[in-house]
Amino acid sequence: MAITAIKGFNDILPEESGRWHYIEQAARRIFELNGFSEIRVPVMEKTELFCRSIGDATDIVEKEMYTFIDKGENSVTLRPEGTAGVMRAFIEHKLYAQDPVTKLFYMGPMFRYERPQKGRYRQFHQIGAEITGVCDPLSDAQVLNMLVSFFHEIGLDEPSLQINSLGCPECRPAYRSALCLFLEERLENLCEDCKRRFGTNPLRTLDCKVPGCVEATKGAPSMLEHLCGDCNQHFDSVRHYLDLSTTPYSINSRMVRGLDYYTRTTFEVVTGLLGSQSAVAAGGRYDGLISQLGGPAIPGIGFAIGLERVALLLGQRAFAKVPDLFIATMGAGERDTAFSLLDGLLKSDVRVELDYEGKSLKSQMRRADKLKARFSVVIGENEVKSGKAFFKRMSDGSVMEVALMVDDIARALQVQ
RNA sequence: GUGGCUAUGGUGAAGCGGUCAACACUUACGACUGUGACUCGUACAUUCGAGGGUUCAAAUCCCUCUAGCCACCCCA
Repeated sequence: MAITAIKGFNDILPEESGRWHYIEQAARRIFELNGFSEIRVPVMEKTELFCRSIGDATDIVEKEMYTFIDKGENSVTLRPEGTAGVMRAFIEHKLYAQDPVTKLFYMGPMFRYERPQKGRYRQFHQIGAEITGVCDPLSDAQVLNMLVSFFHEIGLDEPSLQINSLGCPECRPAYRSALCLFLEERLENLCEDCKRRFGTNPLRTLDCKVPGCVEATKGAPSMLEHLCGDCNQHFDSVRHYLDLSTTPYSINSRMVRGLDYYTRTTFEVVTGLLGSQSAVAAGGRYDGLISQLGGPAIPGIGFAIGLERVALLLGQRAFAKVPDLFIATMGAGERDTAFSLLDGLLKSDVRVELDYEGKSLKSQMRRADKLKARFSVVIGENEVKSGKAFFKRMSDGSVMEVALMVDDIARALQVQ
């Protein structure tokens, strides 16, 4: 039996990679426009980093991490998300000392041991962005606008933005007890999962899809009504700025996040087109994270985009690059000329293809067609002798005579 | 971790106990001796996810395993 890839680890084949480049380039363009710089951090970190940031009791840390002991007896973990590593680097290199505001983005593979399904894999890719050093709601709004711009840039209008506020360590505990009080009275009406959630993560009962639970939690207290003065003002202000920039959004007071470090503003970009994987991007504010990791008390906000899910939404659009010119040769005698042209044209940024195996002219022309070359040219004894050749535009079959000189050819192809 | 479904060539698929395992696309070569697309011809699975079993006979029936997909949980 041939060796296959690990479950949930996928190959991105040449036919798909064009779509990935398209997404990545759009993100780079939009993020750099907003003043973000790329940071590249390792795919593996000390296990403790994730326990302390994401939270020991979360599902991610409890059962989804690729954790193992390396040969030096250290517990290491393949990163399940990007923010923790970026903040570790931020603290370790004291980036906050160079500039009070830091805007970073990253892209790369993340790893979570889950059962694969549509839009969910064990190795998956995220593009994320983080602003640290600002707690002004204006930065929340800029981050949200940037995220929406990204989706606009790649031509996706369907996914929509939902926002919420999770409050802060001041007001969340009070809300949590209020919610628990409410749920306790209706515990009998909740599904088995929600009864369990009541003990582990009561907020989760709010986005349960079981009809009985939806019914039972109607009228449950909302976090938004329990925000403290500062949090309330912050959230109002975020909405104010979003309204100013006419970014469409809706408020989802039942939205819950799976990572412990989130505070105040949280958000998701959701789609109805990916089955149960509705979130294509998500994030939030994490004002306590940096100090929790041993850094100074600096606030932050960021998001991550799920690349596989975005790629799925983009569908089968063709992103492949096509050759400008296909050079066909009559026989071995012309291969020197063809190769020199290939070499010269490539150095002039013209995308050229030629036949490598001395096949029949018929085969070569078929290949030119299949590769969707814009132009083709046949080089035989006559052309080598005269120094001129007929260049054929493949779309309509029209031909033009051009000297077999790199500059002349490059110019002729550009004019079209 | 739990459930459901599916496994036939590079791809999409017919076949439902008995001749060389349809067909379409792809690929290769040719009809057309210096020009693609359309057309036509030829070739391409000793083999039906793997391993056992039933039978004179298995891709077709039974068992085990493995993989994939989808859903739950959770998440990007």
